[in-house]
Amino acid sequence: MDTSLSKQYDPKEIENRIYKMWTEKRYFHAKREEGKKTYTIVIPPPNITGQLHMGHALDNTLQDILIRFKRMQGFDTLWLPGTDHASIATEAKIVEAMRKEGITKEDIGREGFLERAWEWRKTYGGRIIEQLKKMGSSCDFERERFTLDEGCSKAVREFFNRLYERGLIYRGERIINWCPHCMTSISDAEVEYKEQAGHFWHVKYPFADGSGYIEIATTRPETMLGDTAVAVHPDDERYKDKVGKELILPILHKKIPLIADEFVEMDFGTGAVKITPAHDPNDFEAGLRHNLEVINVFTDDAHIVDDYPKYAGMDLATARKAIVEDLKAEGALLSVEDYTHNVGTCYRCGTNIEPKVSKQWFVKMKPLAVPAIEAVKKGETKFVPERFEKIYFHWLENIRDWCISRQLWWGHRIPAWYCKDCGEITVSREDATACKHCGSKNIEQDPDTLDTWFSSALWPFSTLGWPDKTPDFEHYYPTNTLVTGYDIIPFWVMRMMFSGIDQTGEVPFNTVLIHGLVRDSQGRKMSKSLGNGVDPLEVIDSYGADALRFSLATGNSPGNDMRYIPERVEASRNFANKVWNAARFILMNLDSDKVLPLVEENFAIEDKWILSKYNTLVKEVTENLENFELGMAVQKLYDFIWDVFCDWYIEICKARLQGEDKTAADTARSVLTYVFTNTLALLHPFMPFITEEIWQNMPHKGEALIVSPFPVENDKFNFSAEEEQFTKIMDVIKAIRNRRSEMNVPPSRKTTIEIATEHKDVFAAGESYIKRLAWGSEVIIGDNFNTAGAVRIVTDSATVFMPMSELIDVSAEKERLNKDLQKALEDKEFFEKKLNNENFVNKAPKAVIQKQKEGLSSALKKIEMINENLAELDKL
RNA sequence: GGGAGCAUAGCUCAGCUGGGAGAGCAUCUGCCUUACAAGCAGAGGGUCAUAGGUUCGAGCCCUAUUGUUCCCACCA
Repeated sequence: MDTSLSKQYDPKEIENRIYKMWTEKRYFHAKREEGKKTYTIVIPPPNITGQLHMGHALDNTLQDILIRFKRMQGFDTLWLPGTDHASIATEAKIVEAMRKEGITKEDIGREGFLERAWEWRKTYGGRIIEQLKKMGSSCDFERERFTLDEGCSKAVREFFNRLYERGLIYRGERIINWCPHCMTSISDAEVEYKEQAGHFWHVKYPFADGSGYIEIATTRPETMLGDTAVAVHPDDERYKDKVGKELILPILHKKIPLIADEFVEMDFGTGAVKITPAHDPNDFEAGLRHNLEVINVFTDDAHIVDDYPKYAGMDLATARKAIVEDLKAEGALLSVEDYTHNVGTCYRCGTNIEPKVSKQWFVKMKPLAVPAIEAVKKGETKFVPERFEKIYFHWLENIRDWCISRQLWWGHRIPAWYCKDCGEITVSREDATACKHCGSKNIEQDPDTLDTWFSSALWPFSTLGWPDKTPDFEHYYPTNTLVTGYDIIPFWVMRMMFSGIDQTGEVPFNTVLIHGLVRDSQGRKMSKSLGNGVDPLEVIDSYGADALRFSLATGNSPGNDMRYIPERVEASRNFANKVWNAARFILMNLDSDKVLPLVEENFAIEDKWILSKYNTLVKEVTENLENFELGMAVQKLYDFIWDVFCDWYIEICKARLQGEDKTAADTARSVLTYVFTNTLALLHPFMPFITEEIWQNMPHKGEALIVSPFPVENDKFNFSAEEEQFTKIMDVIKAIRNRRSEMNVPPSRKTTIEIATEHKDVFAAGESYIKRLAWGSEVIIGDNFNTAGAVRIVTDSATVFMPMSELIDVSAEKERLNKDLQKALEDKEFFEKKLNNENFVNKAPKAVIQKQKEGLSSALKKIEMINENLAELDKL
């Protein structure tokens, strides 16, 4: 056999070669096989703003595990990859890059800017795809998509037009969130509220008739230029008789009314609030209710407008200072207190958001939200873990209309044309050449683009060819599992749900698998500003993609954040090496590359034991994977391969492999190979590279592991009796090792092992490896041993004597045995207490009772045997 | 103000429907036993945050408390 595998696993060359092989054989390609069940995942398209980070690595590892599992199970699998144009984020990056060159957007114009943007997309989009490949992702790259490509653009236009035709998209003047830095509107979901230290300015608003004043408190004195009223609660006794009177707005000295509105909190501040409809969402609503004038005070880049010559052109901070000074001078400022409050900031650039009244496009959300809520309530789409449904419901139940227009260039341009003659709007699927209403050719397209999430919302079906009824769409839609982080449920998951249900009549996916954030080793969010980000490619470079994937899948449960700990990747790398060396061992003991048949009548007890253990593993790993318990599956694989297969089974097989008996050696070879190659198959979704490489070197049937069947449970391997018997042998070996270690006997010092037992057949079967694993010079099974000067070890099934007269100390032996006796007596008491409890015996399940009974009889047996031995020692 | 998560070994975390508490790393003791020192064999280390409750039985279920993290919200 080829035993040329190197002593240590070296991922680099192997990963490249294996990935190339998979690609060339087109194993990732979804072939639309009729009659097969489909399993589809669409990738959450990474933004083309930069490169993949650890969060992407986790996201994609989970998806690849699922897709490989299903592919091996025989599903017609499609994992559709792609990238997102990320309009606002990408545009900001490009603008920033241009700023360094001393160029502005306006310098090069829309066309020139878009050229640059497409250039950017080519570079970074391509880089992301390369990174996905390095991770081992088995995406169907022949179906790669981009949110701004032709097909997605067509879908966007269709969606826009359909909603517009139904009156669900409208253009209107409303209060929106404005980012003065990005110079665009953003949606409610894109506002991040952050605590900021500020002040509360208490200001005097005198009544016009000279009858005193009302004290109001504000955190934003600069907005008072746009005040058009002061409001109090209608039930507020303090102001009841004053409502309707006029007040003098300080500084501007104009008259504004005192109105009553229920939104005012009586208990907060002075119970009176100034109303600035143009710059506060509440005030805007109140303004609508009371027919108040909307007075805009700020420019788009957050400076005071020219209408107020004294402050015109000032930025808001400067204006605030100036106005506070003027209030002071006027005697209108009553007091100032420190105040910490929540301020909305832009989720992209962190700039404070200015609520602003502006003409924008909106999606009417209520009619779309209702069916999306229903679908999850009915269980058509399930969240894993379930608790994230609450976030989903919360957003949809409290949703407001979605502002979808952005004052940006990079994105889907709004398919609306304004007629300069009749003033009407033409919305169209094709580029309009004439006004639909008057036929005039004097039309102009809306300069704005759509929210980037407007196209992401269609991703699960636009990528499959929708709105056309393409074969892919018919075949692979609806998709099965969406894997994503909890942070984008409101941005994305929710929007895919309502648009999918509305447009296709079906939920876009059945399961949403939610994972958490990958944090740094101290639990902090990885971020550029902290410089604590870890580059997945660097990790792959030093430890291998399998090690990274394994680490990300281990000890991670759905929905919970995890920390990136370098030592854990190292442990995973060590595990990969362990697997590698197990393979080397097996290969160097094979004498042919043919797959050896399993011959049951030749099985030794240890073969039945390992097959039985393996069979349980298959069952549990499969169940775990099906329930999205990937962390548990991976833990079981680790334990089985390392502790069960390598530390026990391989060691045990050595005797047979090196022995004279050809049949016994071949049986060992056949079982070693069978269990190992099938375990590789179980491990493959998690560690695809190393498992494929080893599998190719092992005797195998089929082309490649990636397309081999996932192992299934086999009833023939249920050897529970042998499992139990073998445990007796293991117990004896462990007990001997333990005792030798306690007495500091080095492995080089071998002793005779004499085993007195009722289970002579069982121990006789294990003679050869008991000798090997417990450092024996010979193993004798019998009844009558010369026990003088022997170390005694008692298990529940045997007493072991090891003649070591020079080491023996009768009183020390007694002490040890007494310690064991003590423990056994405690056990006995523990089990007896339970079994004597009538309630327990009546109410506990039979299996549990049985377990206690077995425990008790084992303890009793041990006590009996220890007592015998103590009695003998007394005779000496 | 509303909601959610977390609190388990020195550290980082598992623990799936309640049945004698686990892993990795770290620590200690022996070992180069020809697959692997990225290894082997052993050992120590936990009032499962606190207080009640339900149950024959609670790390797990219920209630309250403390600490911590996050999400949401129009108290200006």
